[in-house]
Amino acid sequence: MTAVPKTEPALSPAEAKASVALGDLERSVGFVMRIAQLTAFENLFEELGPTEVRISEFTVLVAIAENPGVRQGVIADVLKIKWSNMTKVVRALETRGLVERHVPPNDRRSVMLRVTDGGREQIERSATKMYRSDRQALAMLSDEEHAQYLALSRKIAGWPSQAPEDSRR
Amino acid sequence: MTAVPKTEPALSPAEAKASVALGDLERSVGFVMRIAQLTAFENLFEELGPTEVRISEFTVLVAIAENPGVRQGVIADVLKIKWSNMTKVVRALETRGLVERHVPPNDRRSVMLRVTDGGREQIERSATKMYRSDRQALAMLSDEEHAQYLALSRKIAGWPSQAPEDSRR
DNA sequence: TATTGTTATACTCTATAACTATA
DNA sequence: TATAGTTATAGAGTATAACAATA
Repeated sequence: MTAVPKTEPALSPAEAKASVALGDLERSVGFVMRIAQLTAFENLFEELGPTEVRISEFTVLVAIAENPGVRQGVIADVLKIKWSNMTKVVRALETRGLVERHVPPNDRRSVMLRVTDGGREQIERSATKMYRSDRQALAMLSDEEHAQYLALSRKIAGWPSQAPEDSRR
Repeated sequence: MTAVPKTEPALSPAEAKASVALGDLERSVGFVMRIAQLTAFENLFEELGPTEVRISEFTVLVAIAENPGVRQGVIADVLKIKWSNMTKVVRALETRGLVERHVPPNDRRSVMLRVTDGGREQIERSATKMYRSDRQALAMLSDEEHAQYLALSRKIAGWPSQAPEDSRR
């Protein structure tokens, strides 16, 4: 740890913050969602050090691992990443030896993806932190509320109401 | 257009997307939240044209309007915006004549903010689109689910469980 | 002609550190 | 010394268009 330069006060007076009204914004789901996200996951970024994969890279890695040989564009669509940006993410993962690209002979436009053994190991290393952070972020919710929130989020995302079986043990 | 028969009945794009499994990611609230947000509000950005204020600017504008004379740093903290970035947002709003900055004589380090008449008019113009988008984005939820989702999001954000009274009479 | 992916580029958002001036 | 705000800068993330290769 190095010395931490001071740019902001540790805590501004709680009373000042609490007395701030936000009017109709407080009933805007879009806005409250954003604040909830920032509040819940503001620690995750720094928790996974510079050696780890980034959150966006982790999701791509898991998606490939769960669908060996999947086309690059399909993963991009599911994760709502533009193809032009997906190229860079995949190349970054390939450079680090975490995924392999393969052009199938029957459609040589496309790129099929697989995770390497190193990629699988990286998923193992990161998954613990990722999902622990997820649980911590929602510690203020009961198990029922947690499940409710997940179900409603899935509904908004346009996904089937029921998530697949839990593989974590 | 008439449908052109495919020579190779591979997976249709929709089928390909639906068949993609995401494993433990599907139960990660952090991840599902993100997809939900992208799905629900992907149209909002383009819906408010280039002439309007951006979403981030709108929230700052409303927060100032609801708390006339509030210090700049307090607004930044509540909205989870870094002070260094808040400076730019406020200056952009000031340049367009939407807010006024005032340095109080009793503490000449600080900056007090107020919205101008033009700022209030801008809020009126944007609010309709903002909140309509909010309702449309959650059209797949019942009123009860909507309220539930808002309440749970507030809880995660660390806000009082009950939103203040509606200011519109 | 349509699809798949790449390149180049620009712009927003965010994060960090050093700085001024006031208290 | 601490607080309020500013400046400068770098990075991630995202958006668009033009492009090549293949179907």
